[in-house]
Amino acid sequence: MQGEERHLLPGADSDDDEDFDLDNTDQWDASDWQALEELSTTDPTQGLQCPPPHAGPQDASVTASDSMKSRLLINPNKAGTQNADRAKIQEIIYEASKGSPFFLSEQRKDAEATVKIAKYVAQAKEIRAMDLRVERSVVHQALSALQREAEAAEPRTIVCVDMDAFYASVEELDNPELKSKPMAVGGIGMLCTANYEARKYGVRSAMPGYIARKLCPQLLIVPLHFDRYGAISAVVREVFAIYDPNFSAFSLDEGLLDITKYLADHPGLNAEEAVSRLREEIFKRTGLTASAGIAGNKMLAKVCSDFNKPNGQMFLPSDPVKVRLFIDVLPVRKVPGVGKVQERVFNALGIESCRDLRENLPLIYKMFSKIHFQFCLRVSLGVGSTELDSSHQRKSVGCERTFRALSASGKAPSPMHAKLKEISTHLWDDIQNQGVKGKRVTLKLKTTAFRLTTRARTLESFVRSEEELYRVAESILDTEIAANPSMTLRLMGISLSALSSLASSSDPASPGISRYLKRPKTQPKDGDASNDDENDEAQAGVQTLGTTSTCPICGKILEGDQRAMDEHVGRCLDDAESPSLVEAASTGRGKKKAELTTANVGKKPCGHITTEKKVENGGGAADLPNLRRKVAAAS
Amino acid sequence: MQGEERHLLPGADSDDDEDFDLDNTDQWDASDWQALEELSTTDPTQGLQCPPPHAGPQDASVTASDSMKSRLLINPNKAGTQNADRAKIQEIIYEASKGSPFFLSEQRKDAEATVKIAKYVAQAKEIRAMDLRVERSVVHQALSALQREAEAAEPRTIVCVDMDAFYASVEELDNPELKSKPMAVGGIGMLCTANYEARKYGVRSAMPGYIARKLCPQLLIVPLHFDRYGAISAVVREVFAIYDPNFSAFSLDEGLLDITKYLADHPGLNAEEAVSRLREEIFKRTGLTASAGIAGNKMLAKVCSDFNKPNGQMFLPSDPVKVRLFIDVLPVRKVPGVGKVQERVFNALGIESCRDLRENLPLIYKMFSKIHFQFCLRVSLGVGSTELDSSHQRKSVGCERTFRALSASGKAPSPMHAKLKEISTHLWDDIQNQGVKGKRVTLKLKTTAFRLTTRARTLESFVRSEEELYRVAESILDTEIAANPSMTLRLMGISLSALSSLASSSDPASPGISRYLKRPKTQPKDGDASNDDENDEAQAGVQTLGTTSTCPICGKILEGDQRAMDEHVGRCLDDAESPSLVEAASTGRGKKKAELTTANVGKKPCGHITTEKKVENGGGAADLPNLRRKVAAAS
DNA sequence: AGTCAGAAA
DNA sequence: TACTTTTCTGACT
DNA sequence: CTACACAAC
DNA sequence: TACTGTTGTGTAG
Ligand SMILES: Nc1ncnc2c1ncn2[C@H]1C[C@H](O)[C@@H](COP(=O)(O)OP(=O)(O)OP(=O)(O)O)O1
Ligand SMILES: Nc1ncnc2c1ncn2[C@H]1C[C@H](O)[C@@H](COP(=O)(O)OP(=O)(O)OP(=O)(O)O)O1
Ligand SMILES: [Mg+2]
Ligand SMILES: [Mg+2]
Ligand SMILES: [Mg+2]
Ligand SMILES: [Mg+2]
Repeated sequence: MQGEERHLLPGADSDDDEDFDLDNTDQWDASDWQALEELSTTDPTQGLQCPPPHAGPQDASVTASDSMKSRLLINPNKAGTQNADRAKIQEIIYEASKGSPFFLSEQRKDAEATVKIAKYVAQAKEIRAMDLRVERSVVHQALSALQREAEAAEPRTIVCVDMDAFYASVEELDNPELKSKPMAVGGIGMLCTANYEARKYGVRSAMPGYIARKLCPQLLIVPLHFDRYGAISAVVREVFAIYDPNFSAFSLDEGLLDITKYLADHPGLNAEEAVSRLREEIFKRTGLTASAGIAGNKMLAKVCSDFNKPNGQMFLPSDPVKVRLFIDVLPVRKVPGVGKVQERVFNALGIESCRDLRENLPLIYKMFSKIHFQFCLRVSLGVGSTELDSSHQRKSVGCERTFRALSASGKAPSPMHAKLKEISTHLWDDIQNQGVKGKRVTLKLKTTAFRLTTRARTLESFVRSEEELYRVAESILDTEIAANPSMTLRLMGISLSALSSLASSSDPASPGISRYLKRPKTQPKDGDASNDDENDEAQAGVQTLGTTSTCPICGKILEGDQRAMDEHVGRCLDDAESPSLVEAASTGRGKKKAELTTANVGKKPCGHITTEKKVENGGGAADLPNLRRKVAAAS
Repeated sequence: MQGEERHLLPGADSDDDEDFDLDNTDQWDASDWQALEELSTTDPTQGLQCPPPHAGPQDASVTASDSMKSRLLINPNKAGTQNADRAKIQEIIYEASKGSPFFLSEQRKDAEATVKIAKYVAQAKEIRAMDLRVERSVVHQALSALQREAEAAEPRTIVCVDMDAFYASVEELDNPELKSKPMAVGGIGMLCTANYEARKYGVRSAMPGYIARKLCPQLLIVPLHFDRYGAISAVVREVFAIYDPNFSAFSLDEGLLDITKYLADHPGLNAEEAVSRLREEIFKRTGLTASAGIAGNKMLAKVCSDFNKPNGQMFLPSDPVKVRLFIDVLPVRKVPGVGKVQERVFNALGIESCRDLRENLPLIYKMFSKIHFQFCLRVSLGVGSTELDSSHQRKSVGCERTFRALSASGKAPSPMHAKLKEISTHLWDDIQNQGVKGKRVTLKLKTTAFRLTTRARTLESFVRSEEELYRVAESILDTEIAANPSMTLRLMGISLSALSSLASSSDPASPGISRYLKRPKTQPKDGDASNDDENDEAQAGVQTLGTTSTCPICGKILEGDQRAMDEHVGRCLDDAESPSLVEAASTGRGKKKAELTTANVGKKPCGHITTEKKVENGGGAADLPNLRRKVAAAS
């Protein structure tokens, strides 16, 4: 078995220059994505690519094992390998995984997705056969309105800076011998990232170390050093702050900056030069390289930051024509928020590029949710938010651990309970350090078959102690054990949410009849509209918009009687916007469910887009386990 | 105390003719609602009225005791008394109720409503100060589209027939001595209805008997005889079936018929004559009088059926002008679905009539939910559904009992548990008779302070036995007792839902991790799109609409390229409809919450409209306790 | 899904 | 002595 | 609210 | 031997 392992040789032995050099700088100019990425590649160690564009709708012709292979190759849009190698890599991973509980679990998910996607396809076929002129018209108007809106907004220069192979580069810094060798950071069970040398072999983030070793037997696996990453990240952020004191830290190795003001303050400097210097400054201070994307909004900047990785940057001017050319050939999977599942759904519908997206907007309008449609609308025009909100409230703190299979033996003093207690203790530590309070305790379980469950309990008051935290979690666990005594687990996790700042004004509901019996509040009070208790938000509910006398659509000043105004606004409305879709006007309270669910593939949908996550500017980041504990990947 | 009771004398001793006579027949023709109802009254025993139209927004000037009085007068839109008497009646009721736990409870609700309504008013003020031209335009277009749609639909003649003082009339039938005396049906604790003689004194449905006696000391209170009402209802329905074999039974004493076909089949007959004969036939067969409304849709027919009650009928021709005149002066409270709370909300917003409703549609659009807006849209145009679906699936079966205060004493063998067991036994009987199966058990509790709670538990399988039913209910009860040991109850109820026919194809979710571990289904299956399991509904999700080549808005036949069509449809769209509001196009999956909740008066809204309830055609009805048990009102 | 208010006969 | 019973919808969480 | 799938680093 | 940990969003019940 082991002796038979095939592994890939890197295509060419390229030299890694240790010195910082402003290579890989590019500006957008041309036609096809694939071709473009290859063109813009000036360093042979690179080779960004994406799945080859297909001719038409996929997934009908995709076999089960095909989709499994691409499912197992978790990060298909990441950098590192030539297309020719992909098949070989996939094959190796597939063979190495085949038969494992993980594989079986993936296979099951895949099968479910396949069924649901088939339904989507069938429904899309029917919808496409329908008369979609109304939908096309609505879409047309929504597009115009959005475009107008986007053009009206003052242009900003947004930069996304992302460190190259961050953890790996930090490890190389601390142990330069690693530099020239294929190396990954993490454990034999799971890698967090790999240096570019290793990526040539197909080694990727979120790949188990032992699989990576099949692809690259020489691979060095270095354990994690969170404190180092945090320390270096802090240095990098100092540099960010020079260019935009209000920058938004997206993760330890990534920042979003609005350098509009910086550029205005430094007249002789253009965006590309500024960002080059920024990256150079990072290199000077840390010895690490970063890549960057420069564009008119966050989404485009983010996509661009990947374009000339590593140690490169890309500038996409805000010129609508260039944006359009860029977006048109951009594979949907590159768009942040479109993951592997949603990519499959889109592909099955014949949607590969963002142009396809735009051309299929009427279909999307009918098949998916409003939010989904609006997402696609914006993406297909290359429109995105430029807001970098520094403030952000954390919504949850959690801790979870994977361990060797445990079954529910006996009652309280079992290994499982001991493990839960460990987790609880650790989490409580984090809670203390974060200084948060929360009312909802969620227990997460993963069976040895990789089935995930969560069970939550919302308390009437904030969790006060580690003991209470554990007691609640244990109680939930015991309930689950009672419901399934034969259950064997590979992971448990506890998370605390309904946090103080969020749950403060209006308490999260808690069960029990008691609260209905003893109600201190609400004595007669007559017609007094004073906001005595709770819900200050209600006050802010009505935005006191300035009562302008201009048409809210075309901006012209309006005069005359209502009749005339109605005429004008109506006409404007026609070619400007479909109000409920572009949110000019808005419904009051929420609508529960669509009355006519056109697309329905079962109780749960298959795939959806995920809009931008609000991120914390300061403290903890997604990729930094709380308290920098040596949690390490499963070793 | 008792000696001091004031009571009202009837305004005039009118003769109740025992013979059937087609008096009280009227056709709509004129201006103001109040005036009209008085005009159309030909029988002195009548006096339908509604609250006098106010000049402007109410509720700001309404005192707490004012709103309490009207709250206590539960059925203010029902027939029986002159306006002059109202104040006296209210006063008596108020005095009789004052200080009771019930009164206190109503007072609390009233206070809460007052606060919330004040917020609505404040928000309405802000919204009205805003620039609403866009909203007005949207509303305008929605109105046109709806009107067009309504005019395009083939006209139908819908009749609503409702028996006069039904239970009371049946009792009079069985005991003619009662006829000339003020009499009510029910118990001293609660009356179900009263004859018209009693109504002169202010006695109403849903009024406690002992309060009714304060209004009318001579009042005779007759116990309920459900089997009689059911038997007579069956006879009445036979008559309905003659005129429309597909009629929809709304309750024991009420039916909705579509006599379009009947009229076509009987050329010499007009609608009014036909309905007269129908009512005469009912009288011949039962000896009871009925009233009827004839109009172009269910909503209007229902309103009309009340217009010339008792023993009268009213015809509202489908002529849009006449409909408009009728609707314009119709108080919103008359509209089925607008209850006393929503009336208060509307009134506070300055909305009294349906015309006010129409004129405030932009406000309603911004303040309330989409469904609420659409409801108002339709009502304000007098548009309504004409569908009489014979089929209907029951969604729940329940049983509840009020009793003398019980507190949670000790454990299992307590009086409370005994009472619950009784209820469970009774309910199980009903379940058996109805032949239904259900998975969700809901326990309902009412404290002696009239606070309502429900606690539900959804099981993994259908409830199999009375024992199981009780076990579940008891378990829920015990949980609640544990949470509040000092709780004292005045009512308990059990209800079973998630019924077989509804829950069959896709099982209601049930807790426990077990079901995630053992999943028999979903083996690979490759790309096979066959609908092996569940969700046949998904198949029906896409309606295969005929691919017509006509403009879906103006109906014109469209030719030429997409460009031209887009132009045309866009223009049509402008003055035809706001698509997402009139549902021409529709979003796929539901939208969770409005992104901008303009109107928000707290966690819970205050009041909302309630759209037409789907009713059962055959078996049990809302006003007939299951199995015709002598449940009787609290005696 | 569960809870509560509102609605109707 | 002392304010129902049954069913269903809408909105929130 | 609860549960789960999806997404990102 | 044997596929992570943390956070947040979208959808449905
Ligand atoms: N799936 C994951 N699980 C845990 N940690 C991760 C995961 N993916 C990434 N990380 C950590 C390690 C990475 O070095 C760091 C930054 O991620 P990311 O920027 O996406 O990749 P990278 O910096 O390693 O390579 P590059 O940016 O050059 O593609 O976050
Ligand atoms: N609140 C109630 N609780 C219990 N039963 C009721 C209630 N209201 C009405 N019923 C029963 C008794 C009624 O006779 C029967 C039909 O109701 P409904 O048609 O509204 O009134 P009614 O037939 O008694 O008088 P009328 O129709 O002449 O106004 O339903
Ligand atoms: Mg990076
Ligand atoms: Mg990153
Ligand atoms: Mg009646
Ligand atoms: Mg009735």
